[in-house]
Amino acid sequence: MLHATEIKINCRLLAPPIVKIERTIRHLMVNIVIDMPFISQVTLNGYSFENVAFHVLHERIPLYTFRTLSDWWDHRTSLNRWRTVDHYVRRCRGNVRILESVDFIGRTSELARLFGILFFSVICRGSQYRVESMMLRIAKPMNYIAVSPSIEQRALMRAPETIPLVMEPESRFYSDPVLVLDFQSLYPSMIIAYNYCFSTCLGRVSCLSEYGEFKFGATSLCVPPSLLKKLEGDIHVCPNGVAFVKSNVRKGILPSMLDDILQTRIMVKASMKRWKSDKSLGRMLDARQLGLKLIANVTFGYTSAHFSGRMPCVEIGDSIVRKARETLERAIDLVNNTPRWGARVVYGDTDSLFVLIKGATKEQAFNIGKDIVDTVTAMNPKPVKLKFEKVYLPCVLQTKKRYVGYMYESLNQKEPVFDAKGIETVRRDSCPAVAKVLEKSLRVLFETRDLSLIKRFVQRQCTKLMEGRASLQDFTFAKEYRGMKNYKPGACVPALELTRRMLREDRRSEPRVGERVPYVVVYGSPGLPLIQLVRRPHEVLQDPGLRLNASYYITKQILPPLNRVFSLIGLDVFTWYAELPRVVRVAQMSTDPGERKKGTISQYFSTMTCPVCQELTPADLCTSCRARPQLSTVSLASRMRKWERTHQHLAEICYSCCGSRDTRLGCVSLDCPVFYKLVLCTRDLKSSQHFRRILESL
DNA sequence: GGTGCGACCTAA
DNA sequence: TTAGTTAGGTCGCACC
Repeated sequence: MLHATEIKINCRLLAPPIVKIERTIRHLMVNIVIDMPFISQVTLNGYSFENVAFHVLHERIPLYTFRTLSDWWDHRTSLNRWRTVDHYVRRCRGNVRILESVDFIGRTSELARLFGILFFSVICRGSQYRVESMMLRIAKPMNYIAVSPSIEQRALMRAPETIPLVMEPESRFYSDPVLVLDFQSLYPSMIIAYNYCFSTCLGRVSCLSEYGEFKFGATSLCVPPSLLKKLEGDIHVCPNGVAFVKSNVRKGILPSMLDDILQTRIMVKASMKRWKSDKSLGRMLDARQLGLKLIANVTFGYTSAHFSGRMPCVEIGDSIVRKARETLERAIDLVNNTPRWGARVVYGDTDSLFVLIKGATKEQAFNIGKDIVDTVTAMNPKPVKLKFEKVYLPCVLQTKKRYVGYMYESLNQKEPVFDAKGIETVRRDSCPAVAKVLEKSLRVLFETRDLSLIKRFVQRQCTKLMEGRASLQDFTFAKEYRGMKNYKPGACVPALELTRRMLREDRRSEPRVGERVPYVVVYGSPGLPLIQLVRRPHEVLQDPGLRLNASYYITKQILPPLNRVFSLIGLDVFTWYAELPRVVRVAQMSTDPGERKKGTISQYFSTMTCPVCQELTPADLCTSCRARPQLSTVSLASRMRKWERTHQHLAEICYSCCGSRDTRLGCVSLDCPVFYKLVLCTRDLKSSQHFRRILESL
């Protein structure tokens, strides 16, 4: 008997979500949790093995319940034992293939080499460790000693004063081109250009006397005025009043490190071009340049990590932000005040500018953009560079950090690309249906400007949902579970509530911290708080009495994000919903299991609607349809045939994936759309029996 | 019905 | 026995 082993690897780069790599063979429980930054480049809605396998390997892998696996294993004949083994072997292989396909080993080794740290440290330690490794390598030969501030010194540190500039956008629909320009690695550029470093910081200038002499206020960093006098002319004072010596006096550690990093990155990118025929070398070089970019960007974070940091320095962090802010503001002023461009900055965030060029064509916009970029780059010290990012035509600026548009990256690009930031199409706290409806509506808006088309589309989707024809998968939320202890006492959130419920059934079923817990919202007695209406997807699939809460999804999920866009062009999408005829709720029941009669499918049909014409009727068939037996027979029979065909088709798909035609002991992967369709179709097939009885009675 | 707070996720 | 940062929007709930 083998002992249970647990290998837990937790590698965090930019706080990416967790990829859960599932359990392997029964007795040998190998449990690996890896945050893979290479996978999370694509943020997924869930990180189950099946979902990751689908997105990385582009193939569906079935999931069986432990019940099913045990039944196969323990079966007296042991005829199906191979299935259990096969299932686990497939998963083990899948895990390895996922690691291979994202080149996990190769990339991690490359990062290890680059930062000069151990392979395992790349995975299990954070970015501070990397910055330190690189920084100390440069500092050591120069005879520097790094001293982490004491607790007392930390307490004395003031909070940062400057915040990055985030302009309030002019929220509206823009049919003229909007340029998006941004400063390339702005914070690292600031460090290099102005020589910001621990080793060059002199301290804070409390005031500048009228004789042009610097006076220093009380600060942890301070130099005697006599020395300052000597250095006059060799000092740079950041607008926040912190002084640094210029690089001709002493070049800082951080600036030389970042300078090296950025230069090396340019070289690596150049050799990538040269060696693009060699694929494995290309992958290595790509990993290398990404690593360089990564380390450049977290260096700023290192200086201003005053909660968890080992060597924070507010003076440096604050100066970087302040100078960056000034740089951006200067660029904004220049753009607004240069008449030949006819341009206006309508939004900006930290290092980016959104420039409206009224009445310009796409070509003109590109040309003006190039001109702006060159001018701004020229007026700043090296290596500050404003880069032409893209042109939006058209676009919508909703609020700070939320916008969408059709994007052109180059002049010869014919087809625009849908590009959204911050809105629900890219957020994982709403369900896929919301994202889909919003994206489609925006696309129609951008392509046709025909509002009636959008209205019709939205209404159709609402109707579909109200009639219960929508796919459950599209209405599934998935939120991160943070662990029992990590919620505040009064917290009442779906992920926590569901976990509590699951734990009542099975004490071992607590999700892993960081795992995404899926749920849907169902109908219930009016007045119940939302949390009472939350169900796990498979509960809804198993219990025909539970129905998706169409009015919740429409009025609280789908319409508000749409309205935030369309109210900007003077539309009220809520009226679109109000105009719709209310669909009669066929099987609306209480959510309290005690109160609810277990309704069968046949009851559902016989008491509510005529299966042929959908009219309300107390009988099997309404009187008019009973009066036309041939028509009714054709209608019912053709529907039964359709269900059977669909079922067969779906079963065939499952067979190709699971290797078994028995859909009863089948896969239960909530990440597979075929599974949902199959459940619905099986339900339809059950009502076939009822149809048959009707047919016999005709 | 406004307001404050916690949870969650994203932009940069 | 280790941890990059802040700004910002939205939702649901409790409270007044």
